[in-house]
Amino acid sequence: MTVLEKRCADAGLKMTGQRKVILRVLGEAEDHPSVESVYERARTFDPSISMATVYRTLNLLDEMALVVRHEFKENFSRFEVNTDHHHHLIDVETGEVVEFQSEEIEAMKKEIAQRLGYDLVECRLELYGRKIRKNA
Amino acid sequence: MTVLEKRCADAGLKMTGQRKVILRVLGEAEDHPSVESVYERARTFDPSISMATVYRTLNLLDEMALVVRHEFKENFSRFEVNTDHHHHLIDVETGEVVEFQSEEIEAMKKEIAQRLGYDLVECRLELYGRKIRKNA
DNA sequence: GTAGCTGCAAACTCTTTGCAACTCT
DNA sequence: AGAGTTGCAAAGAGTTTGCAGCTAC
Repeated sequence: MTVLEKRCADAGLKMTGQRKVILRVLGEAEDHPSVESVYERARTFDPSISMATVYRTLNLLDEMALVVRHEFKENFSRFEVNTDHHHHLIDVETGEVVEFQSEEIEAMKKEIAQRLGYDLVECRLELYGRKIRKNA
Repeated sequence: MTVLEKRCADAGLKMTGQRKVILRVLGEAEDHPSVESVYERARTFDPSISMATVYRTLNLLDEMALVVRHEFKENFSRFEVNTDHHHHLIDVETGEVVEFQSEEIEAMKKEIAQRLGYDLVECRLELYGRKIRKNA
């Protein structure tokens, strides 16, 4: 039983074949797959799995905070396993996603919220950039 | 002719009655109206205006960068006239939107993109918070 | 006069959901 | 056994678009 499976079992979820497959896909993903991508990858393990199940499962995992949902400037969601807190830089040309962290920004976010009279609950920070090419 | 109307005319857009109304609604808005809100407000000036026109116009203005489109954690877009660059804090309880600016964050954004090998093209920074209530 | 704009309704995309059958525990 | 889960197909929400008629320039 994988770590993700254990966390689901502990939460009282039934460990069906479909869920195992979806968890495996998420665990193995090195990118930030869309629902469509999770669906396609899951189908290579179990071709009978349905889109509805993928949606339902991802929503469940999102509510459990086992997974993080991203809605970049695209008209669909992407997901990744919830590990360390980080932000994303999206390559506007290729769609490639780079992760980064910054203690300074974390501190600044909290401070700004506080200054405005709010407790920071969550946040979204996305940079959109174009790769710098060095001319030799 | 208002400033917004002039900018549209300069861009070669025909200044139709519908566009005047929509520009007026946007210019007078003190919030970040959704398409639905723009539509409703526009209808108080011209009840014959259609949703399709509101969508088409907002998309046009967005492309012209006369307006800024926001997609907060909601399943629809909000718009505001493009003036000074700023970010938003959204009250998770009321949906109220507070604007803020931070030179430090601007600098940090650019620096982070640069460090990752990218030129910063655009960015999204949204804080989601809960209002702090002081106990007397 | 005509390129561009409009309203209408239909189409589209992503996502959710009702239902009957099935399956973990 | 029974609650939870699934696949299917239909429905939903927000947004876009084809088309015929209209209008600013």
